[in-house]
Amino acid sequence: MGTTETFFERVWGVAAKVPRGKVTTYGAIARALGSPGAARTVGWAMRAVPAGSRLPCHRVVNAAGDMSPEEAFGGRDVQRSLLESEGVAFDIRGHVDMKRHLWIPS
DNA sequence: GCCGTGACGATTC
DNA sequence: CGAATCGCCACGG
Repeated sequence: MGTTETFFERVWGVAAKVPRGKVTTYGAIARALGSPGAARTVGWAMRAVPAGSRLPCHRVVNAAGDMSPEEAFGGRDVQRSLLESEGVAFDIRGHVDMKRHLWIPS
């Protein structure tokens, strides 16, 4: 009965909980789901998110605080602008300041 | 039930 | 810092 959800759907469930002004990583989500090595699969789940979804996928970055490829959102600059407007700071290299904004799902 | 795939992660040069 | 390499795991065919 309700256990039909795939790993993807669980990923989306966690991604939806990321608070405004914070970011999380693919690995952190994978760990929260009990599969620390499934970071790549998490990335796959994000890729499967339909454009225009309410899911704040722009708050999910990789461990380096880097952004998604141009294909997503409409470009990294767009993702960066979205995060900046939420109060997320970036370092000189254009990566998210993980020290201040990394959020780990409980 | 094997095979290819990939918005990752950590390490190494 | 940038590029390359290996490992890891869920999904679709």
